[in-house]
Amino acid sequence: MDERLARAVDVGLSLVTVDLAIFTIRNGALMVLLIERGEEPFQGHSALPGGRVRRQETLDQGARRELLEETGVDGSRLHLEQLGAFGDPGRDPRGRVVTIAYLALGADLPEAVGGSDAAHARWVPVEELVAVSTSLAFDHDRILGDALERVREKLEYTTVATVFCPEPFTLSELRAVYEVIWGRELDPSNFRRKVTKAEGFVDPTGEQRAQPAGRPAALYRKGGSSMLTPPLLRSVS
Amino acid sequence: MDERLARAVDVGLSLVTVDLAIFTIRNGALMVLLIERGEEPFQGHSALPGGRVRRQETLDQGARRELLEETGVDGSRLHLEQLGAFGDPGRDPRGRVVTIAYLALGADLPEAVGGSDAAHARWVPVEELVAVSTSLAFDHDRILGDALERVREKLEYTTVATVFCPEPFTLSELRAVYEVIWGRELDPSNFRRKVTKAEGFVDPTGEQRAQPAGRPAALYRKGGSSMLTPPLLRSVS
DNA sequence: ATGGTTAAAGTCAAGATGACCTTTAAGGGG
DNA sequence: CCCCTTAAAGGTCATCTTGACTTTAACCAT
Repeated sequence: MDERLARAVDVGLSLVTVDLAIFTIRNGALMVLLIERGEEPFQGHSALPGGRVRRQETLDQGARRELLEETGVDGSRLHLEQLGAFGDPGRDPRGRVVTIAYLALGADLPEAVGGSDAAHARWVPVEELVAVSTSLAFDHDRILGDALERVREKLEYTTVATVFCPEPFTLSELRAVYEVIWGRELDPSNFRRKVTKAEGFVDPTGEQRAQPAGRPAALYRKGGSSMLTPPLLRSVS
Repeated sequence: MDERLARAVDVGLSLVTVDLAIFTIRNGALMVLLIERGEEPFQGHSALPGGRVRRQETLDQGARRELLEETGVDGSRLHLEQLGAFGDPGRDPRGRVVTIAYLALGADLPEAVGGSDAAHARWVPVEELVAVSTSLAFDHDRILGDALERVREKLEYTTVATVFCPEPFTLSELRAVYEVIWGRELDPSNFRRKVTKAEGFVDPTGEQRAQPAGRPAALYRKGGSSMLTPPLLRSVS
């Protein structure tokens, strides 16, 4: 394979892959799905899941297929978007490999990730990775960093936070999504005002849910809008 | 070449190119650089400039090289960012070609675009293209549409509008950038207040410039910040 | 000087935001 | 049963931002 790849590269061809930064929230922490590589290069290192793009599938389809293979999630109740292309010549020691990175966000993604490649897949707290300035395989540190920044800013301008919450959800649960991903606390009262007044962010179900302690919380579902105007900025104070 | 490409695709390889949506403002209109294709496929059609990524260059370097070849601009005083990857299987009739689209923004880009491939390059008003729901080669309509939307939203959250203005510039010139790209008029007074109060958007030079008519305008340069907080939203009213 | 033109600065009401407080509705312990 | 704790839900208020609009400033041509 390496030889064929090398020959192909001479005429300007590249291997094209997709890699996925799949985020979910478990146990109050932002988790990313990592696999352990079973073969060279970077054998034994952690990496983002991914694989080759097949001949007659779109890049998005390739990403969805890999997502299904790695997590068993069909991707209907899940946000998937392209993050960007990464193709530095040295990023893969085997030769020229350009990867299209995707960002996937979902609620309650399964723990036991089956599938062939994913035998050693596991959820890892993102905080744990950035703390040790981790070294994932290839340039996956950089992809993960870009993905994290993308998620953080998407919470500002879009209503995508709702995909992290299994429906129906309470406003406290939604607020916890922001707090975990931004790493700072938000004022519960102001958050409620902002979310309920923003057109199409959440729809009330009319139901309530008893809490472990305190007043029962009203339940909501994801609303119809994807954009959040005006935005909910993390910058201040 | 087609035969070799077809064989390569069988083993999962693709041709990787970069395509550029290069915008500038000329004569009060937003212009994009298009070339006329000299060979099949899509011979005679207009297309975004671009070309193959070379063996040992990064994607960004490839984009900068193509930019230089097509426009003669060295890219120092110019904004360049990746837009995304486009790789639908049918997008190029020759076979699997994945392109990494880039967005380039600059002031005063030259009219006479020299270079080999660019013999038939020309600036085309974007308005003219969207009016006729243009048909560019490949999927370049979609790339151009995505690029245009990206520029419009970048004006909201970043200070990138300044790259369209040759320095030093007046606030009216900067406002004209917003007005041309968003296709709506802005209140001059409110725009001034917003821009001058935003930290690091523009730096006053202390100089003035006489106008064709009316009071002389103060001159500014691009400031140190790239982000604009709070944003300048186009949505309202 | 006078009026036209554009830049620059000011006014004001409406809306959004951050900080903080009060009320409501549950469960649990005495 | 009453009171305490807890968290949701709702309210207050000063500050900031925004949009619409008005006023003043500086230059030119006549």
